Amino acid sequence: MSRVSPTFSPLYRQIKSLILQALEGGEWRPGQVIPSEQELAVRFNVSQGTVRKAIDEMAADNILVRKQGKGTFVASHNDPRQMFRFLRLVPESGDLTHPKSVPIDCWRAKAGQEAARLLAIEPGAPIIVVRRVLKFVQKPIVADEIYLPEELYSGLTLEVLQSWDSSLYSLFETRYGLRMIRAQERIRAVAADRAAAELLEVDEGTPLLSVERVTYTYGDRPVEWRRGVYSTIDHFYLNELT
Amino acid sequence: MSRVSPTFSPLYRQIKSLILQALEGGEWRPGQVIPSEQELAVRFNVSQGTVRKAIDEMAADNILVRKQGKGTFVASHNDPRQMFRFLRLVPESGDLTHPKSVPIDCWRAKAGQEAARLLAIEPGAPIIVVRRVLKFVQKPIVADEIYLPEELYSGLTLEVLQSWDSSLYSLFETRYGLRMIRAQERIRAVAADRAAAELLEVDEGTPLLSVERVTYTYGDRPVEWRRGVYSTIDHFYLNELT
DNA sequence: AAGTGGTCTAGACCACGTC
DNA sequence: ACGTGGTCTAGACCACTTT
Repeated sequence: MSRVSPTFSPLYRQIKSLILQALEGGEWRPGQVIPSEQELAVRFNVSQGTVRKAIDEMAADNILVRKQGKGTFVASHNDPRQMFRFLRLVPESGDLTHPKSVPIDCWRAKAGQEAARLLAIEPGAPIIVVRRVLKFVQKPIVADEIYLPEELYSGLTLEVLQSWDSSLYSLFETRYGLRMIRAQERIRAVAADRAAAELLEVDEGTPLLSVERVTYTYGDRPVEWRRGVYSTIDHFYLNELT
Repeated sequence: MSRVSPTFSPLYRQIKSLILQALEGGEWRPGQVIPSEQELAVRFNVSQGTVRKAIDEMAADNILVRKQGKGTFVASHNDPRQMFRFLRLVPESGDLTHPKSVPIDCWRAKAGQEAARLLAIEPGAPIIVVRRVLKFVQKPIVADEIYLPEELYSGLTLEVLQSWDSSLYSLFETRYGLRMIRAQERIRAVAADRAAAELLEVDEGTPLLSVERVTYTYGDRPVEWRRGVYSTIDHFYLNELT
């Protein structure tokens, strides 16, 4: 009879939105504790169980991290466990050494059609392009180009990149306050062209994985596009299907 | 002082195990409703909220599917939404037509070292090998070989495969009662050999995705190993990183 | 001992689907 | 009208960490 709620949204989702807003507004920074469930319940005037359910979802989204006895923390790419969350490449040998990002070049450009579409900016808008190589135990395994909206990364230079000794996302988070929440990859097989072959030290024509990634921050806003090639001679791309 | 529980397991997980046992025992079959939360609460002598939490996890694991107002159902590969849950290949054109599995051959063999290791059976144990092609709109895009422990799939023949007009997992579920819960894929780039080139109608040497998959049922028991090559000329492998 | 998240309960009420 | 899952509350107690 009376259609009460064509757009019904449960309380805990509204609380989730409020917490998300506070995060976007920088009220609590990555790595820090947020207030206890009880405090948030008082603040938002709901029961502790409702806050709990909101936080449950955000923990499932990898936005928050619960630690029993200590509190709930804002997820950070500086955390070793989160650091290579988006890298699915695994050595055949199974050794778990962290890869090292080696920046090669960094320049300003204008967004082309594809970059504009994927980054949801205007064609011709200023972007920053980074070219780099990822090395596992000295060996170059990945060669990418990374496209960033200049507006969000102003001041990023090759020097900045070279002076940073950890993952790129940890740099982006620390210096630009950007939190990467999720990403989408499109994978194809391609033959190494001359440039890729040189960078990865393989023969021209070697089959490589072509990986395109768009990375999103809060509210599904795209903030990074990268495309690269992966050498799968000594490594493979591992994917869990659930 | 008194270390009460070095292996503490909350009640709802114990309930989860009990429900899992009932599923493995075939008490409720894929596609069917299971008893209501209230009934299960009475049966296991816990509160409805505790059953709820157990079912929450199993729904997150894609083992059960909740339907508000109707009940909770055992997930089934006959369900159109689950049917191609493990297939990540998407046409560039974006059209969503279902692929068609075309079996080519099916024979008995003995497990080699690799098959035995991945399927957790004895080397030399009887297995069934299926060779098939996946077609999208008539075009062959995937060529696979599928390795199955004979014990679990006895009676599987080419005729059976050919007379089945849906996904393989839906056949395996319907005919052998096997429920695929999760899978793990290892992806590499390779050059098409003669056989692959013929099956996929591409030139020899064309870069292809090599995809190896091990699929697990309840209790992380491996029940299928497949390896195949994907043509990524008109399609790509889509992966969500979360 | 005090504070945090984690579990468990019981009861009320809402939204959805079926009869 | 009834039964199902979905939400929300309030309170008790457990497990883990810090003081």
